[in-house]
Amino acid sequence: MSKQIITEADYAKVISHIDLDCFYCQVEQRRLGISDTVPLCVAQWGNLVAVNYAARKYGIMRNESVNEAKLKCPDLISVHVATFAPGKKAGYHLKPNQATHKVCLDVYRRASRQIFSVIQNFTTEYQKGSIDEAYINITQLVNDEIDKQISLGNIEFVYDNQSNEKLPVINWSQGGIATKYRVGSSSDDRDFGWSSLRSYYGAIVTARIRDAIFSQLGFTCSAGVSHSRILSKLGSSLNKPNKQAIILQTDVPDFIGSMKLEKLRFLGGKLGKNIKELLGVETVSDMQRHSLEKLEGFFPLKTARFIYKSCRGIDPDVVPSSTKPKSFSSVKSFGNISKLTTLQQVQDWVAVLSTDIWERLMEQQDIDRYWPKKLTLTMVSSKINVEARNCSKNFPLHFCKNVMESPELLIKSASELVIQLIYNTKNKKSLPSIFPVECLLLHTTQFYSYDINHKNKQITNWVSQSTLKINKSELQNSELTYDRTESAESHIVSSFSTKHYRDNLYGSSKKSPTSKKKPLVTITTKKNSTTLLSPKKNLFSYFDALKKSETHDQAENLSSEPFKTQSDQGKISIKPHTQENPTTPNIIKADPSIYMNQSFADQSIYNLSENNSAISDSIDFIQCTQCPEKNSNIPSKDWASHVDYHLALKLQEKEKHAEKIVNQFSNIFKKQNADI
DNA sequence: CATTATGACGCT
DNA sequence: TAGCGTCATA
Repeated sequence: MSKQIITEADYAKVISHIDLDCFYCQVEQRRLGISDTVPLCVAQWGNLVAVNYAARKYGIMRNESVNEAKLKCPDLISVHVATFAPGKKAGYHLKPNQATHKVCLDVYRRASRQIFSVIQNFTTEYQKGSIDEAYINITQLVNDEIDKQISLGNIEFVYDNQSNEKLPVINWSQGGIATKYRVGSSSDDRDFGWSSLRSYYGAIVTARIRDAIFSQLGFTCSAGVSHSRILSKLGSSLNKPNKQAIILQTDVPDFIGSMKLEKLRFLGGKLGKNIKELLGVETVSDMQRHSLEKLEGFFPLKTARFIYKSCRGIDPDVVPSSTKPKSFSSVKSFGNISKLTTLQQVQDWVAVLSTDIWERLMEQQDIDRYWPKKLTLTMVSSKINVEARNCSKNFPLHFCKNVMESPELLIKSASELVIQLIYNTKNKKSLPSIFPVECLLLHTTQFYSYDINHKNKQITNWVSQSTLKINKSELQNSELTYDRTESAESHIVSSFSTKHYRDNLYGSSKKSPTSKKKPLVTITTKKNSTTLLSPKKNLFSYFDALKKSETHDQAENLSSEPFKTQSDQGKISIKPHTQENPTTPNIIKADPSIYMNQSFADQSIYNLSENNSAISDSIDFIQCTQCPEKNSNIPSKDWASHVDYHLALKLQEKEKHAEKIVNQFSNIFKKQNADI
């Protein structure tokens, strides 16, 4: 049993784990032109989310508060992440206020894309570990390299009496810095065997990839090379920053044996804790003493195998190669000071989140044409209030012309979701108050491709005939424009200084796409020339509009603002640029309220009445004035300020009706339970 | 250990 | 499938 679960093939792979060094910091350093040697950190509200290595020397760590950090190092440069601000362009604002601003991580996402794009030039077999991490299956690259070196006669062989085979000889010192860091002291400089040879060239290939990332984008990273994701991941953190590590098959037992169990990937959480408690183990080698059969007595089969293999440094699965994001989400949590107390505030913020996601979705269309089918809203509400309430609702997000034209439809969908969440709770007969709202999360998932060349009724309805006739190669070229057209150097520059179209997210996103009335007819092709297409609206027009407008519009914003941020931190004194009054905590002066007041709320986007009566009912609730909950702490004047009383009365009736139904259901449930 | 903003995936 | 939970990283 135990023998067949692990095979030679498990060791035949070569996997790199590449991890950027304090990623957010690096991005900010490059953006601001600050040297790596200057202590710098990236802050989000009061806390540090990234600390560079110069700052770590002062003992500054992630999660520390900015103030604490500055005590340790007065010269520390603290950069706050970019934010969306009411009525302003998204960017590096002076004094971002958690009550009114929203974090914007675009800059890092774009840098991340560039990094993955560099990796993709080596192989498509990589997996995104996170925004700054990649698992790369370099087996093929390594084998190719080995073949090449053999054919060049660069690899020496010796005859091994034990196995009756010719084995390759590895001279580790010949590989230079790339092959320098091996874990374990046992390894000699002279080594034999295919597994070691693969590791050797694995290290060389990995170093090439890292070099490419650095030379093309200026980012340093660390890496681990081994035959599994588990081991490579462990290796990449061994020699940070800007170095790599090799874990040879022969060194694996020693290497992970002494490790605490929770160091292993996926065992750092509850599972790891459970294992430790159930089996009374601490280290990985403790775990290795337990047979698979024993583990299966404690855990589900799959989990048991997973644990068994993990403790031996083996991946249960192959590295999937997927590059496209599978979901987009936008979150806003309101800390302790700015929890939301009115429906209007919730709707305003939901509009912000929607617009954020919409913009990112649109940006993504430039790279991959795919669109989510589902929109999920999650509200987190106070724990002191009734039972902790974290509930979510889904919504079908139809791909259609309108939803691409402006964020309005998305906003509207999301705001309907708010209403559903608040009023259509299914399993509670009396509706607990959702207020105050601590956190809002909007999530899009279930992407499907809408490749123009593929038949899809909705798409073909929308895209004009002439657009459909675009020749295929042109389309494919245009797909690549985002990451491939420009030389790497100009690329990073454009990314940081000009690619910033998300102006006035709060204020004018509504007009930016639609008010540009002139029909845009160009798509950018690979060679940076433009090709004329049908004058009708097509998929790409929107982006061309953006690309054109951003160049002169944005340059001043992203390139100059950051330095103000810097000065804000007390480094250089520059006059405090006229700041929007940090708006009062609870009132969002955000313009998305435009959306809310436009009363597009009373039109139904989708024809839902046929197949989803619950939703269509809820649409009526949108302008509800009165919170039906008894324990609601919503000031009634807040409600009264923007409601229609007539509708409210009607809605109250519906509310009661709905409650009845819920009660009926719960009675049925009770009966059923009684029967059982 | 926390916080906040993300993302992937698994279970039922 | 909807909805929730787990694990991860900056």
